[in-house]
Amino acid sequence: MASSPTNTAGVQHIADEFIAAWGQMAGAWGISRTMAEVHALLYIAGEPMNTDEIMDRLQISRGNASMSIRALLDWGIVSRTHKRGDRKEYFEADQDVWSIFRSIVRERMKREVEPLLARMFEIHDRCPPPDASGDPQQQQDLASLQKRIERMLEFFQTLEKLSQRFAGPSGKGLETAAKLLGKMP
Amino acid sequence: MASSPTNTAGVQHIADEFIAAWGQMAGAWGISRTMAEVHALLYIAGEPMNTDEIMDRLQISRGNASMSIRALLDWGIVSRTHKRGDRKEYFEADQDVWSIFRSIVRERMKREVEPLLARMFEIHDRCPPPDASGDPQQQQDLASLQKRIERMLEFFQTLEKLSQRFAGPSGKGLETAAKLLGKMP
DNA sequence: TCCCATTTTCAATCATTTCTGAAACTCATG
DNA sequence: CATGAGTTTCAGAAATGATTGAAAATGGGA
Repeated sequence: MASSPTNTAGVQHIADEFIAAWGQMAGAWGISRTMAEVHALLYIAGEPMNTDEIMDRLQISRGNASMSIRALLDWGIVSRTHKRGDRKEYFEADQDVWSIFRSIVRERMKREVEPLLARMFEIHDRCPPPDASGDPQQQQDLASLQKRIERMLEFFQTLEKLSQRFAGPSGKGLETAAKLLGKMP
Repeated sequence: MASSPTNTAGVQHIADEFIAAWGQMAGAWGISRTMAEVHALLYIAGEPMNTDEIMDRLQISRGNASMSIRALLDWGIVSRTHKRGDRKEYFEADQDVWSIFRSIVRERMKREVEPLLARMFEIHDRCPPPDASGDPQQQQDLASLQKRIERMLEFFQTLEKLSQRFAGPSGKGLETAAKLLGKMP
C-alpha cells in the first residue's frame, strides 16, 4: 500500500467498529452474526470484494463465508459481480439504505408472517360452528375464542397489506411513506 | 367441569394450535419460544391465570414459567392481578392487538436500535477530520466512508423518530397511521 | 416473632444454532 | 478431456441460548 499507514489503519479501525456494531444487531434482523458482518463489510467497503478478501478481513472459514454470502444473495441485499481478467467472483452490497430495509422487511414477512397468517386462517376455519343445543357457557367460550383469533387475523392481514404496498420490490414506497408520516403534525 | 367434554376438548385443541403457531413466530419478535407461548396462552385464555395453571397447561418448569412471566411484564404486554381470597398472583395479557404490537416495537427499538444509534454517532464522531496534506486517495476513501456512515445514521434517526411518534406508549398512533397508509391510492 | 405458601434465582444440564475444514463438485482453459 | 482455480456442501466441533429443579428469598398473617 502506498498510502500513509496511520490513515489506512484509521479507516480500517472505523470500518471494524461499524462492522462490530452491525453484527450485534444481527439478532434483531433475524440473521446470523457473521452474515450481518459480511453485509456490513461489503456495505462499508463500497466496492466489490471476493471470498478470500472477506475471509481474511473477518477471520472466518471458507465454508462460513460461502454460506453467509449465499444467504445475503437470497435476501437480495448483495449481488455478484466479476472483474475482468479475474476468475474469482466478487460481491457487492446494495448501497441504498432504504432499499436494504425494504428487502429485509419483505423477506421477513415472507418467512415469518405469511406462514403464521396461513396457519391462523386454518385454525379459524377449524372453529366448530355455533351449536344452540350445547352448554351456553361453552358456546360463550367458543365465541370469544373466535373473536380473539379474528382480531389477530385482522391485525396480521393489515400488516401484510401494508408491507406489500410499502416494501414491495419496486419504488421508494417506504421512504416516502416514512418521510410523510414523520412530517405530519 | 360441567360442560360437554367434546366441546371443551375442541376449544383446548384450538387454543393449543394457536399457542404453537405463536411460539413459532417467537424468533421474529426477538423473544424465546416459551415466552411467546405463555403470552399466547394468556391472550387466548382472555382471563387471568396463575403460575401453576400456566405450568400445567404448557408443561414447563416453575423456573421457566417465572422467568417468562417476568420478561412479559418487562415488555409491558402482561400485567399482574389478584383474586380475592387467593394469595397467588394472577397474570393477564393485554387484549388490544395494536397495543401489543406497539409495546413490542417500542421495546425492540429501545434494546436494539437505540444502542446501535449511539454507537454509530460515536463512530461517526471518531472519523478523522479531512487533512489536505495527506494522500488524496486516502482522503477520498475517508470521505466516502463518512458518507456511508452518515446515510445509515440518517436512516436510523428517521426510524427512531417514527417509532417514537407512532409506537409511543399513549394513543392509537400506529393503528390510525396503518389504516391511513393502507387506504392511500 | 415465626410459619408457610409462594416466588425468584442460579448452577448444571440439555437443545439449538453456528462455524470449521476438508472433500466433492464445477467449469473455463490449454 | 485432463487440469486446477474457484466454489459449495456437510458431518462433526464449538459456541450460544433455553430449561430445569432445588435452594434461597419474600412477604402476609397468626
